[in-house]
Amino acid sequence: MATARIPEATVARLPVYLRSLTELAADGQATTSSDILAERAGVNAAKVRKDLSYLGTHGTRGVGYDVRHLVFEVSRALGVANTWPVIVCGLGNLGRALANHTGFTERGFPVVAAIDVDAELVGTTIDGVAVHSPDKLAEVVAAEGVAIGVIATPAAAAQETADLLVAAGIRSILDFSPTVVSVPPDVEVRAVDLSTELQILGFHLQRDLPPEVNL
Amino acid sequence: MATARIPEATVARLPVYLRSLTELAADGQATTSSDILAERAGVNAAKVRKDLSYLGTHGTRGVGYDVRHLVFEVSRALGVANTWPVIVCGLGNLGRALANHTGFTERGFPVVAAIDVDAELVGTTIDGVAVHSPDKLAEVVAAEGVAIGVIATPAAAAQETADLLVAAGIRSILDFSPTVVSVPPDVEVRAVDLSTELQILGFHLQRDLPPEVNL
DNA sequence: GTGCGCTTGTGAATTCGATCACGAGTTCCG
DNA sequence: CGGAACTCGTGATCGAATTCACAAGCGCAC
Ligand SMILES: NC(=O)c1ccc[n+]([C@@H]2O[C@H](COP(=O)([O-])OP(=O)(O)OC[C@H]3O[C@@H](n4cnc5c(N)ncnc54)[C@H](O)[C@@H]3O)[C@@H](O)[C@H]2O)c1
Ligand SMILES: NC(=O)c1ccc[n+]([C@@H]2O[C@H](COP(=O)([O-])OP(=O)(O)OC[C@H]3O[C@@H](n4cnc5c(N)ncnc54)[C@H](O)[C@@H]3O)[C@@H](O)[C@H]2O)c1
Repeated sequence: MATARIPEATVARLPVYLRSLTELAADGQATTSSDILAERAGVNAAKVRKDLSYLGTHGTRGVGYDVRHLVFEVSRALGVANTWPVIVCGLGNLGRALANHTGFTERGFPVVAAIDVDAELVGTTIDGVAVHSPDKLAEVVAAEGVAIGVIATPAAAAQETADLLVAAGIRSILDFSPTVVSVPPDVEVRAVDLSTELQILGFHLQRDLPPEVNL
Repeated sequence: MATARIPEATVARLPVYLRSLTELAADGQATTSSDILAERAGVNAAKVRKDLSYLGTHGTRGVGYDVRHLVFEVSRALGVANTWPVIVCGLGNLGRALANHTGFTERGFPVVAAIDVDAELVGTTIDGVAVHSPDKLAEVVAAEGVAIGVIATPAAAAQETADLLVAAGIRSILDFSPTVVSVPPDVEVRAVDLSTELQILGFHLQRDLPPEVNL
């Protein structure tokens, strides 16, 4: 019964498949094929089949996959039945956008609390999210059963915020600050670095149009 | 003089190295080592050396790298001397946060314009960014020399926005919507999908704590 | 100038992921 | 029932990225 190890690269694609499948189900499609899924997910069909094969999923040869069943399988693999409460750290421009976003709650990641150093904010409720002082973090995490911490503080405060989250028992962190935070090995950090993304795009732009002479 | 092809994985790390190097320079460090850079960038030292070797960079054996020189080399490889104007499409919660963010301009990615369908917004200026109607996109892109388009519209409008951007001549897109947009092969899309990031964290949380029995 | 400790640069080995290619199962039709 | 059309599952192959491991270069001390 033990699901074999699912490769990281596959895990990263499962949410995309799940979205496509949900859309197909909403469209009333009862079955689908690796070709159709590949098209929707922007990958190639062989990859879809291999990915799904890691789930121990069984499509039907000559027919395709049953959409409802596949939704179930992928959901189970991702554990989307679970709800993982989120705390947002730093309610600036970005933090507010995140706190306000309804899409996360729909997917099982409700923002249940926030922290900020700004004395004006502490004690208030923004978009339905109560703002606490950072020194209350551990308390809030325990009370709300927070599983994931989001860092949306300025870069200078990112490491200390990560330390607080770790101390509070959080083992999953989504970091938006343009820094590399260090945490114990049993804590997973995913960094979403928008400047880096832009710089990668910039690199390719420069590469594709190289008729300039450099200094 | 032709710089050899730099692997994608390396390109993605260069911005992180550049940040670390800039910090080191600010700290007054004249030289550094692959060990120190590795520590700061959160990777291992062999990877740092291999990455830098693709730049044709020459550190000094027994000594390390000259920080100023390395800043120069990495900057040149990334083309950070260039400025790539950005347009933000969709000025909702996320779009406003992006438009307001100063960090991008500092790194050579000024937000020079925005588009939105909301008639209330069109014609106004938000955080110094003029908001235009989507049908003015091509015009604005040409006038401002926009190089990169950011999609921060609702998912339902993402594809049509991408089409508009492509039609306007944009070849680099950063997409925040939870969708896969399709574009011609010569256009690069980088998707930043926050829900997917959370779902990946959720997957690992579930995997690390598996004492439950499933349906 | 000789030796020692330090650090780079890089071939080689390894791991991981993507892709290919095809055997096998399914449906349908005549 | 036979064959054609379709689609999955997967071993095999290919390629990219990571990691290893060490020779070679550098600087300092004596
Ligand atoms: N706004 C964007 O579009 C954007 C884009 C890319 C990256 N980022 C990064 O995201 C982070 C947040 O950006 P922002 O624009 O929201 O910044 P911001 O300055 O608007 O907000 C930062 C918030 O964090 C709070 N804060 C400061 N120190 C704190 C601490 N120790 N603990 C808790 N809260 C603290 C501040 O009071 C403020 O409310 C930054 O690291 C920024 O570089 C933002
Ligand atoms: N807010 C977040 O924290 C967050 C997090 C993750 C993902 N996202 C995604 O980012 C996107 C934007 O999120 P948001 O919270 O800012 O949404 P939002 O609803 O606040 O804003 C969307 C904006 O886009 C505009 N718009 C709609 N159709 C348009 C079109 N065709 N052309 C141009 N503009 C158009 C709307 O007028 C509105 O101003 C969504 O796809 C959302 O799923 C947002």
